[in-house]
Amino acid sequence: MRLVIANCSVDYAGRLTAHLPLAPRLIMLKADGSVLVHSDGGSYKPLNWMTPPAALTIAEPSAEQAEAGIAEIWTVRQAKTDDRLVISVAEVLSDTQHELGVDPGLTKDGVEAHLQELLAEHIETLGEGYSTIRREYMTAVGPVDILARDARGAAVAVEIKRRGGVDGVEQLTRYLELMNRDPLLAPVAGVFAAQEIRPQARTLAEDRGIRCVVLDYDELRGMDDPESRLF
Amino acid sequence: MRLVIANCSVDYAGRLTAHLPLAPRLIMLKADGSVLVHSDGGSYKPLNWMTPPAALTIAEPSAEQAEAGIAEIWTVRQAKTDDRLVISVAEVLSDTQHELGVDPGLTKDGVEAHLQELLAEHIETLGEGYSTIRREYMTAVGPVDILARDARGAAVAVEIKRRGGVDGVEQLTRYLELMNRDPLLAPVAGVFAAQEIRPQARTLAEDRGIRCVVLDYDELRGMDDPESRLF
DNA sequence: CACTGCATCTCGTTA
DNA sequence: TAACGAGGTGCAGTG
Repeated sequence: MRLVIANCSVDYAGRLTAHLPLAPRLIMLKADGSVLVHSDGGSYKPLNWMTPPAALTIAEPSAEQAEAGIAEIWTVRQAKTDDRLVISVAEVLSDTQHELGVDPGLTKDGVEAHLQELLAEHIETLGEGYSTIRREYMTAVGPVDILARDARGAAVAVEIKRRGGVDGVEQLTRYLELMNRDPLLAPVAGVFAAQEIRPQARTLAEDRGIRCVVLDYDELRGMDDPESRLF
Repeated sequence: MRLVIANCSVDYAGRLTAHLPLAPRLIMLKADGSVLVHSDGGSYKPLNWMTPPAALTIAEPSAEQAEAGIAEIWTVRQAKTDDRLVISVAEVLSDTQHELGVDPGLTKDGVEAHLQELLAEHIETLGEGYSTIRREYMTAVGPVDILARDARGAAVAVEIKRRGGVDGVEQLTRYLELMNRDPLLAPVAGVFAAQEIRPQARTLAEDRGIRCVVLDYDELRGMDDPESRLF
C-alpha cells in the first residue's frame, strides 16, 4: 500500500463526471490497483476513488498545467469499464510505501440471517400454537423468509427485515399474491417482522391485511441462550 | 489526519459484531473522530470503521492480552449510538500526522437527474407526438419523474432509473395506482425507462401493463449536443 | 428532525 | 457469470 499526501485536484470520468478543486488530500494506492482519495472528514466513503482492477500511469503536465503549478498527472484507468480518474498533483507532501500482505478477512455475526434463525426457532413469538414449516421457502418470485403454520394449521408467510420499509411490504405482497394462487397453500396470511417498522410501511402493510410484528433481538437471543453475553 | 500502520486485531460491537484477526493494516484517524481500518485490497469500503462523531481512548492491555503480544487497546466510541470499535494494537509500524484542512468539496455532473433532463427534452423518444407536461410531478406518495402526454393527449407517467430493478417498477406502480384514482388524469399509462432493465423487472412491469424502454445515454446526449464531447 | 430515494453504491449469495 | 437482495449502508433533498 502506498500512501501519498499531496496538494492535488481530481477529475473522474465514467458513470458520471466529478471534479475536486486543488487541496491537500490523502491518496491511497492499494495493491490491487484501486485508488482512494480521502479528505480529513466524512465517513468511510472517499471523495473520489477507482475500483479494482485498475492501473496507474504518470505523465508530464502540459505547458498550461505546469504554468498552473501542476507537477505530475496521474491517470488511473479501470481495466474493464474504461472509467478514469485523473489526479493533477501540484505538490507531494509525503509519500510512503508499506507491505501489508493479504488480509485474513472479517467474520460477522448478527444481522438478518441470525434474526431469521432465531425467529424460526422461536416462532411461537408470533402467537400461541405457531410452528415453523421451513425457512427460505422457495417461490417463483424468490424465497419467503419463513413459512409457518398458525394454531389452526393455516399457512403464514413471514418476511423478516432489520429495518422494515415499504419495499419489504411490497416484497411480501408479491409472495402472498403468488402463494394464494396455489390451492394447496391458500389461504396464506402475511406477517411483516422487523426490529423497527417505519410508519409508512406499517400503514401499507395493515392496509393489505398484513400483520406487523416488532422483533426484539436481545429478547430472542435471550430465549436462545439465557446466559446472554454482555459486552 | 493521523495514519497508523499497525499489526492489530479489531472488534466491532454495535448493530452487529465483527472480528478481524491479527494482521498488518492501515488505521486512518480523521479530524472529526471517524476511524477507518483498511487492508491492501478491495474497493473503498474499509474492513471496519466508526462513523463520526466518535472519540478515541487508549488503554493498557490486560495481563492476558499483554501475554498475547498486545501493546495497547484503542477504543473508539460513537458519541450517539454507543457502538464501539476496539483495536488491539500489537505493533506500530508507522505513525504519521498531517494537516489537511477542510476540503472544498466535490462537484458532480450526470446520473439520473441528467437522464431525466435529457429525456424530458427529447420525450418523442418514447413515441411520435409525445410531449412533456412536467418533471418531478408531485403526488401524495412521491414525485413522478416525468409526466407526459401521448399523441392522443392521454397522460403517461415515466419512471427513470439508471439500472431498472423490481423496486423501480413497484415505485411506478404506486404512482399509477394513485394517479388513476384522479378523474382529471385517468387513465394514466406507465413507462419504465432505464439504461438497463433487469429481466425480473421487465417481466413484472409488462405483467402490469407498464411499457419498458431502454435508454441510450450517449444517443440522448448526442441529440442534445451533436458535437458530443470526447474525453 | 425524520423520511425518502439515489448511489461511480459495495458486497455476498445463488441460480 | 449475471442477477438479486442486504447494508453497521452513506448521502442529499424535502416536508
